[in-house]
Amino acid sequence: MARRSEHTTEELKEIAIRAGFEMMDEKGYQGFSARGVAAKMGYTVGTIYHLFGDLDTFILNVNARTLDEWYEDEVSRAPKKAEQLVRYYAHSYLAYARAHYNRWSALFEHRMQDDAPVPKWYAPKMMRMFDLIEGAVMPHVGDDPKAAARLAKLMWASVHGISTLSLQGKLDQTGAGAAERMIDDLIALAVGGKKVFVGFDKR
Amino acid sequence: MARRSEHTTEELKEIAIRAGFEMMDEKGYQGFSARGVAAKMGYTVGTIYHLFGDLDTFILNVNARTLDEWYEDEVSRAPKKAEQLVRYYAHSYLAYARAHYNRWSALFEHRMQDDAPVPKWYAPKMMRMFDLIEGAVMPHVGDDPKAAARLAKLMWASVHGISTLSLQGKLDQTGAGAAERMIDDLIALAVGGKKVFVGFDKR
DNA sequence: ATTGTTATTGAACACTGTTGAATTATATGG
DNA sequence: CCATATAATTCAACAGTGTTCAATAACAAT
Repeated sequence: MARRSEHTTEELKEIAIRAGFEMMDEKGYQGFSARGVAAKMGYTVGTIYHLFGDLDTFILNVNARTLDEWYEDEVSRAPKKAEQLVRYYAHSYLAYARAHYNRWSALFEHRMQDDAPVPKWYAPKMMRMFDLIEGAVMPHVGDDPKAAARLAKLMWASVHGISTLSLQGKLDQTGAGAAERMIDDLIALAVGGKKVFVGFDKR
Repeated sequence: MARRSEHTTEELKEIAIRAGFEMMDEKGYQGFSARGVAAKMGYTVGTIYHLFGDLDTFILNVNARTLDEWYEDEVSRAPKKAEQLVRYYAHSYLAYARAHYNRWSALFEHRMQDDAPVPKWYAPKMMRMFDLIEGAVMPHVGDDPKAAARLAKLMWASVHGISTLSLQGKLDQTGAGAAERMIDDLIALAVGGKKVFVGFDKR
């Protein structure tokens, strides 16, 4: 068969990404397959390859959708008060990872085949998250931009590690809210300004 | 064909794990396959299923080998001086991940199918790493065991996050040693006892 | 020797990703 | 208005994957 011309190429890409996004949400990265997505949108595998060239590119587009949705979420719900921003972003990261585990973890489970480099349009979608945290951290480092960039990445990476290991059950933590408490500890250390763990209070 | 009886079952398991370990090192988690390992050891796929029941169990055994090797490595090379222990373990984590990226990342890329729980013999091999750090951290928290456990996990998770994102190139960091500097910053915050990022020195 | 046990294989099944040739609907040009 | 070119879509095929299981053959026990 051939051209249905029910949709333009751009519309089809959108449909494919949408279907892929939903499938990622439902089945997770492991259950994600080109044939599955194609079936979901009422087409065949070949169409996806025709639209995106290769599977890596398609998955990157699906993950980019997640990053866009996530970024939008962070920005729109950020509080106005500057003092609470750091705490908000840190906990918001964990909250999003928890609430949308499948599509969040897909961001980090995906690997380019043959260790091919990530295309240039994708990387910024990950990196711009730093800008948010940089801004939030700024008042805590005496408005030093270099210090802010450095601390922002440190906090981002640390929160990421806490979230990853915690949600994978690799932290041997008991009770709900353990990961949240770890993040609070981190914030206290990085930005709290007082010694937290020497003679610390048993909360 | 049938029983060659060149090796006992235990010997065969050892051979399989060894072959799997090497294959993981060479090809990475993505390039790891049951047939590949079987071929490498001069047998067929069925033998691996006969030995381990299912592929998850086999991979866990291979990863357990990594954890054993890693743990041994950490313990044997740890310095005597207590003051340097925290710094040693933190940097040692990153160093191992860098030097043996394939088998290290396999520890975290592997997911149980159907989200089946990890068998009870496996989890401790991951958890005992905490004990090392707990001990190293202890003098820094006034010998409070609860505080030590809490800080140890925080540092472990944070260093894990730094290593993961850094080695995956998701941190937008320029220049060699950037990840190492992040770890130094973390140590300074957690255990250094002074404010690091307010008026911090541009090293 | 005969029987039983079990290690090992091989073939089959249902899936992957990936490629390319065959179709056919539409756009273009005469 | 018909002929031709373009390109969207499908289908079939290939080489892999994990997984299961009957058939085989080597050994142990009686």
